[in-house]
Amino acid sequence: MSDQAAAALWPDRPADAQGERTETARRLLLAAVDSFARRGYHATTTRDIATAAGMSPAALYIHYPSKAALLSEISRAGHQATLDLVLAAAGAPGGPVERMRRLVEDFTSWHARGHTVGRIVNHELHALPEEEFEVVAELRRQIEEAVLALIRQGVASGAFDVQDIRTAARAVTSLGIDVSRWYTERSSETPEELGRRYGVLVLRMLGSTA
Amino acid sequence: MSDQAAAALWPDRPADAQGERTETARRLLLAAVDSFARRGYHATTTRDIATAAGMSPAALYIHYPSKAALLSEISRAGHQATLDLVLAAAGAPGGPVERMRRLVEDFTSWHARGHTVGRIVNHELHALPEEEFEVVAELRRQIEEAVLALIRQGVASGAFDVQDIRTAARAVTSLGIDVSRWYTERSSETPEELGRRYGVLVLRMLGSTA
DNA sequence: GACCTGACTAAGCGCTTGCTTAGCATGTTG
DNA sequence: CAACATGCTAAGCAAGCGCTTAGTCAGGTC
Repeated sequence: MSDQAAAALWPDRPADAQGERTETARRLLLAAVDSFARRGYHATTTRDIATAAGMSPAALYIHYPSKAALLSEISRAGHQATLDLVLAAAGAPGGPVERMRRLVEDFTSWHARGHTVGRIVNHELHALPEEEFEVVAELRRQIEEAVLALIRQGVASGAFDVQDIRTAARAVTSLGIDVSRWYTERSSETPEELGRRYGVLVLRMLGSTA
Repeated sequence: MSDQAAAALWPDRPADAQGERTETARRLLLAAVDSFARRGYHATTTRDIATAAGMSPAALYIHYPSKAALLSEISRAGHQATLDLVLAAAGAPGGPVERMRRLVEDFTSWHARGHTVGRIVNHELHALPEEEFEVVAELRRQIEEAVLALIRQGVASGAFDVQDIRTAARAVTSLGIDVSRWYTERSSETPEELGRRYGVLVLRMLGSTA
């Protein structure tokens, strides 16, 4: 379960360099992910997190300056991983249709596999300290802009046919984001299978002629 | 602002019979909607709610037995209003295409106009007392089932063309629900206009030939 | 006038919260 | 060996929490 959270936060980093932190700090962070996702940030106590990581409450403060710092680190890494994935798909070789298909597949399966991190990333924004919120808001703007640009390219090349690009982009990201709200490990579809199906639906929605 | 919340909770009830409560109780409930939506249930204090309603903290307990009772009432009324709207659209006269278009338009515009109530309904489920959660979960099942049945009808009649009905239904409800996460009064589109655009996108997604 | 009722407030109780302090082992360095 | 750094715990502090208590006051009833 925390393996999935770790994969969502540090997609291609080896286990011994994740977030450049010690093993204990990582355990605390993954315990925080679990509890923030299950109960919400405000309903989670520092005692919950420390206990889940097998330590006393005070140990948390050796590795992180505050409860909010844990949220910030999760939110920042989660958003960065999402942006990386979006930029990789949008900038891949090939036409707009293939790139959009990959974008939706990767975006959706990321939100399914890492639904715990995804819930925090998308539903606990309001709990972030304002300074951190601004950083994260900028990452979100870049994600939206990448999707917008890809749709615009597709429309220009005749591959897509939509009347309102902005609404279409909203719908595409919205579909993927909301997966983190309802997906559970008990869902019948694998993240990859869900990604493929959503890819088909989105291409149709965009009026893809392919 | 609370007008919108009131409309989302008691869609066609006259102002003097909303929830069959006194004016003061209604003011407290709408203050709770505002704060729960803005800060989240756990971050909201009973003092916040009472102060926003222009009263002392103790006054809340004359009208409601607990903070959780406020959440329960909001969640229950919000889910019931959504189910009513879905059933009305799905059971209207006409073919599957027209009914689905109306369902998406109404479902989407409800989540836009009443995005405060919508946020609570969809993102504070975990804070509900277990007994109340079960009631609400049943309402959610009925909403999902109505959408599922309508898509099934459309596929049977040849109006729709989807490979996986369950995933399609998920996508339809998911698109509408997520509107409550990102929509604000400052959005450029009116709830109705957004509903119309989402209606077009969804019909395409379902492979509608009309 | 005496009494009751219903909506409200001032004050505060018991508890939990995020976080701090003081101290204790262990391993490393001179 | 002494001296120190590191990673942890036991205990607890100030603040804030949901909720209760005791009492005020206006309006109605006899």
